[in-house]
Amino acid sequence: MTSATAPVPARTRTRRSSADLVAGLLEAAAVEFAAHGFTGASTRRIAERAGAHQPQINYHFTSKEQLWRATVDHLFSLMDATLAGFDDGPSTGEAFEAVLRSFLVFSADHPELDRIINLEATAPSPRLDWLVATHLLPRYAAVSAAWARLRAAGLGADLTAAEVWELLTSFGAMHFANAPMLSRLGIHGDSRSESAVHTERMLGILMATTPTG
Amino acid sequence: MTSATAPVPARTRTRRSSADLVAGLLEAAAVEFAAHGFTGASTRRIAERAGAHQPQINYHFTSKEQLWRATVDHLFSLMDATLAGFDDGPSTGEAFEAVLRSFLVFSADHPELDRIINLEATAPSPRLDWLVATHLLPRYAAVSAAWARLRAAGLGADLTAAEVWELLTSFGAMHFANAPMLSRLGIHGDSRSESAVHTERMLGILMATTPTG
DNA sequence: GTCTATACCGAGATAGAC
DNA sequence: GTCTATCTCGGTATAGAC
Repeated sequence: MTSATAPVPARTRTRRSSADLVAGLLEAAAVEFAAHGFTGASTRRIAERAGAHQPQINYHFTSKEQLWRATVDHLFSLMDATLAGFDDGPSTGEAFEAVLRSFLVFSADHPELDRIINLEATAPSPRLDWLVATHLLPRYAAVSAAWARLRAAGLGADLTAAEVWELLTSFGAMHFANAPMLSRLGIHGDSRSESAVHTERMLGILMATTPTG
Repeated sequence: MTSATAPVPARTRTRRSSADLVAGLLEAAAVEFAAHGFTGASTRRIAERAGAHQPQINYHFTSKEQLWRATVDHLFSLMDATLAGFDDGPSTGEAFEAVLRSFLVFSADHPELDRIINLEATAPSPRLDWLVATHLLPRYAAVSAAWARLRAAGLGADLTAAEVWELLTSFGAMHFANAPMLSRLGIHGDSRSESAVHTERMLGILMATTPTG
């Protein structure tokens, strides 16, 4: 038997720099929040996934809610890095298509962001208010403006900006976000070529070019 | 005065028949599960919304998981009542369109079902396995068969059955399921005419008829 | 057969050791 | 400044009264 004092705490965790720990927690939080939603996810599991103890989350992020916001901010900044140049406003059809492709590639590589957004989308909450005001409205405005320019140039399908936005976020991105369900339906199997087919189909609908495939 | 034995429990609840109570619990559960997901919803809140006490749920449904399944079964049976005749397999374009319209009207009237499905769609779980096997796969098979007949008759857009399914459930139904988010984006305001516009746009994409609007 | 009182567990947050 | 030990609360499930 070991000493009678206490059950040895499972503390094999190596001491890391604060920045590394925070990065690890953000990554773990993205996975857990995307899988179970804000209320469904537990900070204990997030900490465990990151190889940390639960109270370290409260120390580094103050509260579960702040951790959630930091996670969303982080994922959006990753997306912005991928979509660099979009704010300039692509006015040619090809430039617009290139941005859409980048968005869908990002959604395929990081399905967590769309999952987190969709999990919050069904019910009013302070988080939804913050998400819309901070991240979604500015981006929706940018898409609307770009779409208006494109249409003015005689390009794109006969759809409103709202319809384009909904098609992109629901049909476009959900294909990746809902992969667990779709794969059980036999609809897709994560292959890279399958993603490309889906992306081109999405572009076909938006740009009203009939795909040859 | 009642007896002096105990602090009177807040038991203003009128005694109801078992069937009424079960129906009330199912309705309350649909709202709560749709808003917060399985883990996020609490049986306390569900019971409270139905004017019952929490342990009554365990009595009538055994467990939270069983309550969830009963709720999904109930919503699907409501949908089947609306879509009566679909299994017969509509082969004409007009019959197919009529079924699609019914589906979208149901989704607008009962957004809870699509919300519950989407909240489960992002992560593997016993519930997702059950949902797909019990409810989604048979319906997907029916849609696939109907779509194949339609395409064989030279009707419908150049889309696979999987794409039709995804368009219907994501773009089509999500418009209603994600109303809290969309309304904050200024995209829609629940009006009946707005729903009709969305429905016709969905049909336009699927049936490749260019809407005049 | 049905409901109330309550047990028990896991959640997030804090206090205080280091 | 950072982490561990611990508190409190709200979660679901059960035991036993009616």
